[in-house]
Amino acid sequence: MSTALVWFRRDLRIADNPALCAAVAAGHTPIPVYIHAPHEEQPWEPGAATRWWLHHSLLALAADLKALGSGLVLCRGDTALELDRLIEQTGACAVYWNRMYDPALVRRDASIKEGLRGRGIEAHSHAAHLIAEPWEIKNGSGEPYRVFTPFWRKLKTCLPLPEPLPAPTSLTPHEVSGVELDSLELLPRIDWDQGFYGAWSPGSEAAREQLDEFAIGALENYAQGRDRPDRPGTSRLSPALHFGEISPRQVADRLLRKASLAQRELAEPYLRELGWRDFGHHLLYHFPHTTEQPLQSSFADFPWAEVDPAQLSAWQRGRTGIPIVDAGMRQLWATGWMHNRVRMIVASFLTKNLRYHWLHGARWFWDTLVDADLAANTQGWQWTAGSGADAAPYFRIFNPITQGERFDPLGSYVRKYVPELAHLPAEHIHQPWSVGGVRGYPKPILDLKHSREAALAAYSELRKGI
DNA sequence: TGAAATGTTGGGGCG
DNA sequence: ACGCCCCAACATTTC
Repeated sequence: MSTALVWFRRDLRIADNPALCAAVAAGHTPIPVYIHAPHEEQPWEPGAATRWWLHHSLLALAADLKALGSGLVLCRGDTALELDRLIEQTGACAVYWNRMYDPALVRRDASIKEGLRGRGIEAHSHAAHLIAEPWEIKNGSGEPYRVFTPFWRKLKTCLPLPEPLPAPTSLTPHEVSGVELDSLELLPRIDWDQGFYGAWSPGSEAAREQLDEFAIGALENYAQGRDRPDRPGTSRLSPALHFGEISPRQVADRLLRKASLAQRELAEPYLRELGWRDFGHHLLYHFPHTTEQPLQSSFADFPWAEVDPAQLSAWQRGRTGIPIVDAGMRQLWATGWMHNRVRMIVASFLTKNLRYHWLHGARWFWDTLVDADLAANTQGWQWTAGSGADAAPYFRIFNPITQGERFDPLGSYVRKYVPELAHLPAEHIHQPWSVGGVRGYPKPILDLKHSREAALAAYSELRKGI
């Protein structure tokens, strides 16, 4: 019987895994492999929070594979060298994997594919991560989209997707061994991750349970509920989707199969968010320079403010003196995740009120989010800064007080993450200075009205230059 | 997937 | 009963 490597990357699941299924269907003995090679993702090497997630996700995948009779082989080093070593060791005649779209990985994978085929090894890459491959969606003139709404209209024509592939019922055992998970050094050396264990359960099984819970509970009121950080109104599936513990196809299938027309309509706002996820990948694939450079070249000379390390640190650690901003940044620090509405608020604060380059925010999120994803992070920050696709216009500057009062009206989100303010009543909690301030909680690090006006002035200068 | 400034309207208090 | 003013509530415009 022939042997094939199934190279796991960001598809850490056994159900609906096209590469795994294809290897099995071709009659190979599949050898599941994960190769840790963070240096190949430079300059966006996985951050500390995603490494934490990855550790636990690999643990879960290894257990799932074990239950099917096979073991996950862990390696570290140069991917191409490790694959070659494994091919020699096992006599594998083929390598199967599911695609990724980060610019550095697209280049690496293309080179690996070429190398394998050059030596007579079959190399099969599969679509598994998105609703549609980035190159499949084109506008009328054959160009990639830069505006979400028409992109989404086009993407929706792919729905409903084909049924997800079932997990193999069993796998042929193999004798290959790899390194220990601990030797990948994914977990932090100092234990800042205590808050993560209560907040998350990495792995496919937990992701499916979470999807179920979301579909039964919050989905119905998602259109409004998703904007409320004080309530469990979102799916919280972003890290599982990032690592492919669950696929968009499995999500869409759960929400749409056997759904009535009314249920389909309720699912639409959530599927639209999956559409934004695809849109981010579409942009990243077609405009790979946007990980550092603005998509809109008019932003090349934008007068970002010089960074004051104390101010940046106040933002990072949730000590800006603006309650909703601090609550969000502390939620991020404590749990590796932040509610999407609050991400927009803190990002607007950094790029517009502080007028810092969006990359300062992108890098912080990159290191602290368990769902840090190059496509989504790049797209999200450029959108906020105004330099991205379909971006927030330069004059759209969030007022964090108004946003706090509107979306955390009782103040319970702020109370949870900013305990210094917990005693304040709802009518004052978003403006603690209105009751003379609170001991131990900072005064606002900037004047919202004045910084807003300064941002408007800077952005309107840019507009003149266009 | 804004906020603030400005404009308009209509109910009610009051002389 | 009437006109005047105030101002909340809503709509429109501007950044």
